[in-house]
Amino acid sequence: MAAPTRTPRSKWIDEGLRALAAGGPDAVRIEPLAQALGVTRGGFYWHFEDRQALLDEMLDTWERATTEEVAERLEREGGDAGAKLRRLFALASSRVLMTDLAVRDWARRDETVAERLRRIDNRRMDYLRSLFNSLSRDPDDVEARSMLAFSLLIGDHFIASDHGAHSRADVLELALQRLEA
Amino acid sequence: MAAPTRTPRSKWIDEGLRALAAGGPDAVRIEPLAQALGVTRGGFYWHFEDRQALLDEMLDTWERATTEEVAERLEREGGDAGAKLRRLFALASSRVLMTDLAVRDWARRDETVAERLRRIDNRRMDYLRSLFNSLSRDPDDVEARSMLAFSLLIGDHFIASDHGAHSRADVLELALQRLEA
DNA sequence: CTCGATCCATACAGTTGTGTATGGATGAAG
DNA sequence: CTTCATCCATACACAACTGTATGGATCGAG
Repeated sequence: MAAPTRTPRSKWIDEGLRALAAGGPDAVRIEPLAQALGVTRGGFYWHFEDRQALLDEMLDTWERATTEEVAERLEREGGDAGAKLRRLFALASSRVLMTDLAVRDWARRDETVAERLRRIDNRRMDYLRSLFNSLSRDPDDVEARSMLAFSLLIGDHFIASDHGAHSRADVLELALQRLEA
Repeated sequence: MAAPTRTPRSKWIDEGLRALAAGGPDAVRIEPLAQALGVTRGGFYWHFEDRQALLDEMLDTWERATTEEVAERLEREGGDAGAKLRRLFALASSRVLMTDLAVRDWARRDETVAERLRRIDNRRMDYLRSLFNSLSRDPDDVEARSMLAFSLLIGDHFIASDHGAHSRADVLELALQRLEA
């Protein structure tokens, strides 16, 4: 049919997500993206209607990646609830999470983003509830522990404090032990 | 000496903090700020060297407000650790916290902001440790509870999930009870 | 080899912001 | 009433980005 796709949609989306993770939604600009990809904006407007269209597709892509990938990766290796919980925290330094934090802040000022995030966070909480259900039979307790665990995951990356003699990893482990008990 | 100050530094800083809370650091632009204050940028560059100078002074102001004001307000009314903890969460809808969240995201991509936040978060954690010290004598346990409580405060505003039969306030109360036990 | 789909470069118009320079306007102090 | 510090408006130069229009370039299919 035609020439091979040198810079397909996926590349723009990928680079967009990288920019989002690094500098927030305002850092997703077409011109710098094109420069990073070694092209001009010429091709961008062939793929996308405008900047907003890219942002939308970025969120679509991220939504799929963050729900399917993560949940699968946690379940595949098995283990008990505690093992899975710790694996969840170990995944936390990947770019997926950096994007996650950026989207989380973005959602505070964009209602359509907030709605996406609500969908995803509900799935995440469901997963956490399923883990804590194996540790407790009191639904109130399960809800409290799930919220605390999720908060800890977020707090780990938004809280900048030191912990004296402890390392951050120590504190996380202590907190997790407290949530399992 | 001179004419009365119609738009003093403090007004620019105030409006800047409002913009920061609403749209992040990239939303702090001189031109819209001037428009919001009903003037042109003429006066701005009399008060400030440039945009960065405003951002710096905004952070100075916020740093003073968020440490002195909050801690004072929590201690003034007395009560036990649980009461103070709950008062801390009740304060959470104010603009001080909205600014706090914006700065928290900002710190992820600006090292000088990150350093400021570290100073402040250390004072916050110290305060939380002092509260939990009245509930537990194990330093590890105090550290874990403090981190969990701080995370919960952040998570409350960054997590978008629903909670079925429970309201968010319910879940927070359940979680707090779990941290006190 | 031709054709057509796919992708890119370039030029242009328009918007929004920064920072500088300069000339007032205003009102309290003297 | 003059003076002077304070504050603001305006104009300018410049930069970065968006979106549109248009003319290729490239390569597989036929």
